[in-house]
Amino acid sequence: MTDTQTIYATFSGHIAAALDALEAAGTLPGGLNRAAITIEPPRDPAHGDLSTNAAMVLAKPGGTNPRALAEALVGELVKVPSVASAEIAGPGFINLRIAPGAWIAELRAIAALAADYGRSQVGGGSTVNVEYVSANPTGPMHMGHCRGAVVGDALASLLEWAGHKVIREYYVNDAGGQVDVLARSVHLRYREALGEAVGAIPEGLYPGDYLVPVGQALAAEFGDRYAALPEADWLVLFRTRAVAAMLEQIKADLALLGIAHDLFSSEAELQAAGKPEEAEAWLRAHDLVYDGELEAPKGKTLDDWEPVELPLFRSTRFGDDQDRPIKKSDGSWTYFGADMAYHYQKAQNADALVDIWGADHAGTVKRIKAAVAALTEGGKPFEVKLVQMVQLMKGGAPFKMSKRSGNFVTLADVAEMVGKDVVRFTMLTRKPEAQMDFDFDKVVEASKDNPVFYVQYAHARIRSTLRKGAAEGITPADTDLALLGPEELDLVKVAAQFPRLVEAAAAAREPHRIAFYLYDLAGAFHAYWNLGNDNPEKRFIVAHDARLTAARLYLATQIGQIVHNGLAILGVEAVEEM
RNA sequence: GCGCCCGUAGCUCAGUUGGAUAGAGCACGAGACUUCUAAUCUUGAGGCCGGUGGUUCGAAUCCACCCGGGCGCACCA
Repeated sequence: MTDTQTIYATFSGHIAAALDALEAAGTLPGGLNRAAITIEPPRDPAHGDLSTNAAMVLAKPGGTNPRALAEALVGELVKVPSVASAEIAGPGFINLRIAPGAWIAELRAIAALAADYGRSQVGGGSTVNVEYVSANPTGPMHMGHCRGAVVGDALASLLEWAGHKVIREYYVNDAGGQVDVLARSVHLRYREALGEAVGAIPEGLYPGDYLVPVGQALAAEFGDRYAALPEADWLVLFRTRAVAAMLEQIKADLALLGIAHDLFSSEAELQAAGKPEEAEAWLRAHDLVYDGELEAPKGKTLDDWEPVELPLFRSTRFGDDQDRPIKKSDGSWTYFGADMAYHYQKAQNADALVDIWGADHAGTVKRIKAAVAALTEGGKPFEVKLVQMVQLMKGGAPFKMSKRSGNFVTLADVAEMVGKDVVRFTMLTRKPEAQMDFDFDKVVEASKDNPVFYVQYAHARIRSTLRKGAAEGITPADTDLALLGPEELDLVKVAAQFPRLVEAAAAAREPHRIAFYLYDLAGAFHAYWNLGNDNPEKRFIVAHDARLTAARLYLATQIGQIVHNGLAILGVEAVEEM
């Protein structure tokens, strides 16, 4: 797509050229920092198509005043053929109006690039590892996992659109105490499957019914061989089988939302391969790990607190509140100790790392960022995006989820009840760092108020119109695009923002911007559509004018293409009819 | 006590990384369906952008301190 430049990129070039001309003429000193210059559509369309703050940004360092510089700049910009007018406004904004031909050209660019319109090269092909979900493999996915899963998946797609290679990774915590609990829980279900009356599930074990089939499968495979043996004889086997079964379940759950990871990394394998030891050795050699005493936890009183000497990582050197243990007193790795090595491993296979975490892990962000900074010697960009909690509501009252009780709302239930597209879009029409309520009854009952239908409806209307046009023998054509008027070009102007929006959203790692943009685009489309309700001459299909109809259908095709592309980033289906 | 996130219309939320007169949806008022799909559109009303100072041409946005809500503060995961 090298020769098909979007209109914003083109004009950014025009302004740079105009500034170069002023420097050459001596109006402006050379070498000024142009990084703060923006070129964007003004909020108020009455101000024109494009607006730049160049004069205001450069006036002070250039030793002049904004108005004077703006006038000089305007003198250069009016020389550009596609500039219809250039005006100075307010404190020194330059507002540009773009000739219709340039917008028509943009419309053709959409058609030419089609499903690739909006893709960008800003990522430069660099590899970004996005780690998301990473829920403990001890049960099915529940609603608490949903938001991070959707946001991570959409972010991964967005980064691909922005020109990155993306690794979608899931970290499997199959090495801690919780998977031993899982193994014991499954052993109980195994004995149950063999006919033993196990009664109520004891406190401290996972009570969920989802473990029943796992126990049954083990009973079918091994008979009563492990029923009466001590734990040491079956723990590893049962743990392995149980984790594998849970992972299978998790993958199936995620598939319901259209989510598939490229890579599942096992914590147990990482430890078996000695990766934490390697990291520790390197850190000790650099005086970043030492043996010391952990401070007592603050803000709560622990009766059984006893200071012990542990290997500590110097995270305080990187802004953390205290140094963090990488091993427990029994010699095994802490979660952090293994996680550190895991991130180091990821950093070796990617140019940048992004983790999507639930907000309940916010307290550990500093230490892991510190560890990555230390182990990569600051060489790898690494950010942790925190996704705030979803308060699940039912009939206006909070609905508590607890994995231990087994009484939780599963992701599969929700996906089945409200549908993948609604779940995904709903999770993405909110910035992730804000808390959100997900009211079951509301989303199910009032689903037609959901923005996702509004956007999908726009696409369905377009497809329907194209079908009707085809039935009447008229297909979209670009032969008479000059027939498109101001209202049609307004639609193109909204559509033309898509590429810069993809770049901005990717740079900010904020896929929700795409969702809000699509809502705006759909709104502009629906508004245009309704012109045709009042005036048949404004419809896409105008019975007596085949040339105009062909041009408008061409426009409709491209608008539909962008809705399709945007929804593709979000993993939501662009439906043909509703 | 400390750390992180949030606070914008009655409600749910955007706000293009510091731009011009702060925007949508829902709800409320008034209108448009023998339709290219009304799951839509047009229009009215609704604001101390939590508060106070600061930074500058310019602040909802950045900084400091308060107020309020959420999450977290174990060798857990």
